[in-house]
Amino acid sequence: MTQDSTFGKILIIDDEKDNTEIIKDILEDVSYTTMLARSANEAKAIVAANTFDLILMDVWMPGQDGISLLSEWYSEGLSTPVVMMSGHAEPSDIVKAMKLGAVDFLKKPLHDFLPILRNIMTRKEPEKSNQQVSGIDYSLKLKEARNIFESQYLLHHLSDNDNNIAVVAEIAGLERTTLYRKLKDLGIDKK
Amino acid sequence: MTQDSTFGKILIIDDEKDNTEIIKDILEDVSYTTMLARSANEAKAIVAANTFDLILMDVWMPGQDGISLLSEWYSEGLSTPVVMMSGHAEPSDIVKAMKLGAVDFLKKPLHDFLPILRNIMTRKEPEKSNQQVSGIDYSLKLKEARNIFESQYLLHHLSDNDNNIAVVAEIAGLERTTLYRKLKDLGIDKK
DNA sequence: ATAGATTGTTGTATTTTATCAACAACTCAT
DNA sequence: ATGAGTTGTTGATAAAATACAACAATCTAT
Repeated sequence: MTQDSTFGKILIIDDEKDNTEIIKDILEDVSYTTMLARSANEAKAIVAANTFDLILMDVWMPGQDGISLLSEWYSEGLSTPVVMMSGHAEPSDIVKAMKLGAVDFLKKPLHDFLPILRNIMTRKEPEKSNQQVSGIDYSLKLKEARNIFESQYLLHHLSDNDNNIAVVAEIAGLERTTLYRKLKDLGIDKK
Repeated sequence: MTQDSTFGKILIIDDEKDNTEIIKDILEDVSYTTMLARSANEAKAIVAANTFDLILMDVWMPGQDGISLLSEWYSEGLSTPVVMMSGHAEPSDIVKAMKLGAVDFLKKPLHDFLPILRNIMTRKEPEKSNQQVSGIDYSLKLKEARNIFESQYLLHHLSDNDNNIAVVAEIAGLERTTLYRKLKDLGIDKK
């Protein structure tokens, strides 16, 4: 984003050649650097070796689908904004993608997507730094307040994931069995 | 939710009579209490005079649309979960609704919506009663989110106590020198 | 200037948290 | 019924956090 004359580096993930070529051309015409991936596996390898300012990803692809990859990336702590796209998305897919952390969802074929992407990449920075935790009980000692915080963090993820310990442990970045102990220590009855 | 034999009170906001009657019948068959509103204005009046466990609202209505009302309600601090519905929603509408705080988005005509609503109303409760901390960035791993939490906790006490380490350590229940290390680890420059 | 108090850094011991590993108990598909 | 997979518990060990202790550096009142 700071090099020569490009405004950002974008990864386009989609198996439809026509669609990706059009998007690629449009973006490169206005000086964005783009890379293409045709599958989730290809995308993973590229993201492991590169840093992008934005990822534009199709929902339906051969092999692993986009929503699943989105979940995987964000649970691994990926910070790159991801925009999902699809030609025939059900509301439930869109809701799911948004809940998983997608920053937007575009309908294919894409129209007027440039300002949207530009806006995301422009504001990406301030939005992140505004994240504030509120409602902290400052009358408590750090450890007590921290326990409340952790309880809520974990309860949130439990309720979002059908109380699935293995999944929540993955999301939280904890070893599975640690989560069992933690829930017990925090007095959280998984049910 | 605590009266006679109903499981919850639901407000249905939609101008399509057929649609609302069907939903109403289904919900009441399983002992939910429902009320209907045909417009945003009617809904506002009803919500001002009643408490609901869930609001089911159409996007397109005569007068003010559902998304706009959603925005208005949540910016006013409404805590009732709102589920949006629409027969012809664009992804952009769904994204907008989710970003404004809708808890889900259903496609009309509604199919199998009962478990979805039930799930929302079921998990709403534990979350509500524990609500003390908010604004947690759930996309982060526990450790990262915790660091943000602790930073805020400590910064708050530092600014309330003239950056006095000894005092803040006492308040936080930490050993004084531990606080020096912690501030350094959290990247907090005492000044 | 000086003594005493406070602030800040660091080594080490202790405690707490988390991982790794193993296995029992349970669930589910066949 | 059975095997595979998942869930839940627990011991041992590693890693991280915190307390205890010491001392240098700085500040403040006299």
